[in-house]
Amino acid sequence: MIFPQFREICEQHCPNHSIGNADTASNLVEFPVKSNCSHMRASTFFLSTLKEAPAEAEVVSHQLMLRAGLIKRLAGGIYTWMPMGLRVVRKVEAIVREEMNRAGAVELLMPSVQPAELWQESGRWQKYGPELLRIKDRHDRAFCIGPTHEEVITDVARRDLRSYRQLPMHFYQIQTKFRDEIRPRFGVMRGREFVMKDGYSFHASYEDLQHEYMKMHETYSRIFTRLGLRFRAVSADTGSIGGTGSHEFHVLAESGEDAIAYCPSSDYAANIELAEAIPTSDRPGPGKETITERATPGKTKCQEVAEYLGLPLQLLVKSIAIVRESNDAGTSPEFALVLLRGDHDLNEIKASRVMGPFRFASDEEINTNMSCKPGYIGPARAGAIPIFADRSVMAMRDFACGANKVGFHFTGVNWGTGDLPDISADRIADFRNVKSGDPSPDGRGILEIVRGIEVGHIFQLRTQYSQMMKATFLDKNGVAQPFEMGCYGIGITRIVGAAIEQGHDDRGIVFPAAIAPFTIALVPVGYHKSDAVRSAADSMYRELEQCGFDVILDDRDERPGVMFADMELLGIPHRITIGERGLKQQIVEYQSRPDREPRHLPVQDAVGELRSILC
RNA sequence: CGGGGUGUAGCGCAGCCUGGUAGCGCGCCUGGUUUGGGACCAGGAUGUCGUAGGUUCAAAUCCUAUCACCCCGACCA
Repeated sequence: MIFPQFREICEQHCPNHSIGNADTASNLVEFPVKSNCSHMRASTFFLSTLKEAPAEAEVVSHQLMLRAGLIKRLAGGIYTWMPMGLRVVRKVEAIVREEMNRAGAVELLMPSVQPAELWQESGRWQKYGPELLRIKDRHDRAFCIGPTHEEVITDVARRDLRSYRQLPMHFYQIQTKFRDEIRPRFGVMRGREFVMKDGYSFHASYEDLQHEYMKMHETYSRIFTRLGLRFRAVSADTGSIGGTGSHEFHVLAESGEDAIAYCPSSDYAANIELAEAIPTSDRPGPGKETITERATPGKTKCQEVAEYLGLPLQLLVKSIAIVRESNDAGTSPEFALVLLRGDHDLNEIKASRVMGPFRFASDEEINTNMSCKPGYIGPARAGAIPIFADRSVMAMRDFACGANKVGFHFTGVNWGTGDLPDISADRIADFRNVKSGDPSPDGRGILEIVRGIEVGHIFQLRTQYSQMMKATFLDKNGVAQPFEMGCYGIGITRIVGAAIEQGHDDRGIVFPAAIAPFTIALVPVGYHKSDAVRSAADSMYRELEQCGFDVILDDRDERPGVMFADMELLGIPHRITIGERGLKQQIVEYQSRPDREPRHLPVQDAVGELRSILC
C-alpha cells in the first residue's frame, strides 16, 4: 500500500527526488520521505540562532556556538549537540575514523559504565580522585562512568589476545566520556561529558610499540592537517617513562589553556610544564653590598617592590610559602619556602617532583611559622625554615627579598653569609616555568611561548596496565609476557571548540571547509516571490548536490540580511546568492566566508566554477 | 574546598537600596506594508520573580536556609 501523502510531502520538500521508484508498494522502504533525503533546505532543517550570546559564555568559541545554535547547555559542562552542531562533530569523527582505519587500527565500542572491580585491579579506584564519577546500581554494586578505557581494553586484550601471532593489535573507539571536572568551563572545550576517540595498541615488544607510536604521530599530524587546523605536536615527556614517551597535539590559539614552549630555529617544542629552564650563569662572586632593611609600606608584589625600590625585577627574590604534605613514609607536614627570581613563575609539576606533594601555605600558617604576613616574607634571617631555591636564584647577588617584617624588605642580600647561609644541593633545582627568551633545552636557539588547546595526546603506556591486570600473551617460546601498550586520544568535541577559537571574525564562525556543517550556502533573494529566482535556485541546488557538495538551500521566507547573517554566523565557507537583479544579467554572486567582496559568476558556469574553486 | 557575584518571559537586561502584586529590547503569534545586509506599522501571547521557610495588612523587593550557574585562588597577570 502506498501512502500518497508521503509523495506529496516529499515533492514539497525535495525538489530533486525522483518519484518514479516509489510507484510500487515494495519500494516503500526506500520511499524518499523527508528523513531519507540527504539534501537540506533551511525551512525544514533546524536553525536556532541568537543575536545576543547567553551570559554564561566566557570565551568566543563558546559564545559563538551558543549563538549559532550548535549546542545547548543542559547542566554544568554538559551539552546537547543540536542538529547543526552534530553535523560538525560527525565530520570531525569521519576524518578521524578514516585516518585511524587507514593506519590499521580497528574500531570497537566499549561501555561507558564500568564495574569498580576493574578499576580496583589497576589500582585507579583509589588513585583517581573525585573526577571519577562513581555510581551504584540497585544491587549496591559499584560502577563508574568511564573517563577513559585502559582497564576495559586491557580486559578485552587479556581475554582475546593470547598469542604473539595476534600482535600487534590496535583497537580504538569514538565514545562519550565523563570526567567530573572541578570547574567545567569554556563550553565544549572543558566540559564534563565529551566525545573522545581513544585507541589502545598491544605489542609483543617495546620496539614494535615504538613503531606504532611513530605511526600514530604521523597519523595525528595527517588528521589535524586534514581538519584544517594550525597545530603543533609538542613533547610532553613525563621523564618517568623516558625516550619518546608522550606527545601532545595542540591547536594554536590565544585563549588556549596550555602554554607551549618552542624553538623557532629547531624542532624543539614542549609543554611549558615540562620544558627545562637552562641555568644561564654559575654561582656569582661575593656580593658588593651589605644587607639593608628598607621600608616598603604596602608593597607586597614583586613588581611593586621593584618599582618602589628602583630595582630591576630580576634583582628580587620571591618567596612562596608551601607546606609539604605528609607521605606514606609517615613524615609530618613541613612548612618551607620556595625561592624564585622576581620575574619567574613557579612550576608546580617540577616542584612536586623535587619535594613531593605540597600545597600553598595559608596566611595563618605563614604567621605561625614566620610571624609575618605574605608579601614580606623572605629567606634571609628566616631562622630554621627549610628553603628550596630555583637554580637562577643561586646565581643572584646583592638581591632584594622580604625582611620577615610587615612593611619591610631587605636589599643587598647575598648567599653564603650569616644572614643567608648556603643551602644543600638537593634543595636547588629547576622550579620555574621557562619564559620567552630563555635558551632552548636542545641548545639550538631561543624559546618562544605560544598558547594552545590540547586536542590530542599519544602515550607509551608500556606494561603498566598489563602487569597490574595480568594481561599476557604467549611469546615464541611459549612464555607468558605482559603486553607492551600504547594509548592515543583525540578530543573530538573539543576540536569543534578549538577550531572556532582559531577561526572566527566579527560576523561569527569561520569553519575550516573540512568540518563546516555545510560547504555551500545557497541564498536566494526573493525565493517566495520570484519564479525565476526559485527555479534558478532549485536547479542549482540540484546540480550542486549531484556534484556531491554539502549544500544548504536557505528557502526561508526571510529578508536577505537575516539569511546572510545566519549563514555567516554558522561559518559556512561558500555562499551563492541568487537574485532577480543578477538573473536578468545571467549572473549569480559567489562569496567565500572570510571575504567581504562578492564575485560575479555567469549562471550557466556557476556550478563548474564552484567545482574548480572547491575541488 | 575557600572567597566573590548572579538567579525576574526563549535570549539580553531594568525594577530590589526606599515593600503596595512586574517592565524594556530582541525573539515569538496575527494582520498589513515591505523585500540585496539582522525592516516598519498596528494588535497579541508568554513569568508560580531559582526553591523553601520567615517578617508584614502586603514581599521580586527585607530576613534565614537551600539549590543552580558564573568568576577568582601563589610576592601569577
